[in-house]
Amino acid sequence: MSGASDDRARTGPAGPARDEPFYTIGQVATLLDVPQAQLRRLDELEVVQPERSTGNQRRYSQDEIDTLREVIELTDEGVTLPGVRKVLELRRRVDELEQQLASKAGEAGEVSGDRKGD
DNA sequence: ATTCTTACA
DNA sequence: TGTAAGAA
Repeated sequence: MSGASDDRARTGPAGPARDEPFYTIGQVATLLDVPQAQLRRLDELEVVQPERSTGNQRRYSQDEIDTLREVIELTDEGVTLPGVRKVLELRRRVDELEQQLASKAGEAGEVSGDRKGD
């Protein structure tokens, strides 16, 4: 029941460690050292779309910050936004396939009725 | 005060 | 890409 995910973003270092702390666009911009306009543009270009909350304000999760770092690095190296979009898409694809492989791995050799000492 | 959208240079 | 006006 502690749904503090739409009111305030984490402010200081001595804050309660929630599951997913959210940050305002200003904090992200300062943290990553990029203009807020660029973050808004990334949102418009479907590269990284943060959640919206009270007043239609963007709320970036730690996960988005992580993605943002990668995106900024790629764009900084000359990758176009559409290109970055593709990279992120592939990244998600890889993540999904890895999960599937993990499921299969756990499925093989570990049945409910583990009968090894037959 | 901070952020949001739209528009312009 | 960076900045401005006007609203929330």
